[in-house]
Amino acid sequence: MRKRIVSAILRIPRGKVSSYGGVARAAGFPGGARQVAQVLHRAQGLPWQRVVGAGGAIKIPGEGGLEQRFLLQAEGVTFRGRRVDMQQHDFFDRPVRKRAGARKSGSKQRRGSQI
DNA sequence: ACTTTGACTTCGG
DNA sequence: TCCGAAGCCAAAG
Repeated sequence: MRKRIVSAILRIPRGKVSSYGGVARAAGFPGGARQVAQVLHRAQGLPWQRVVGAGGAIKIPGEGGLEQRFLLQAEGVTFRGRRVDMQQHDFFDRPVRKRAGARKSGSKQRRGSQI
């Protein structure tokens, strides 16, 4: 499992991110977000900064969180306030960029600058 | 084999 | 938007 999760994390390209749950699903463990967190906490040599909480929230307490924000920005990831702008950087869930009229159903996302 | 431990997620107030 | 409760599951001890 650890192996699946690790490889899923390694698949995230530079400048992209994913949520713990997203990585879990990509690894084949829906609902295994906490395991992802544990793996990240222990394993080493991983792009740990590319994994954030649901909605792009930084879940790392203390300075680690600051460092993560810094590293991600260095990779070109943009932030919307305290969260990562998932609309553009979520690798597994919403790689879908703004496509005029690409609405599946009446879900009206927000699009104005919210920063 | 049982309990604890997490860098989680989702929902309702 | 923020906070607390409940649900979640494998690895460590």
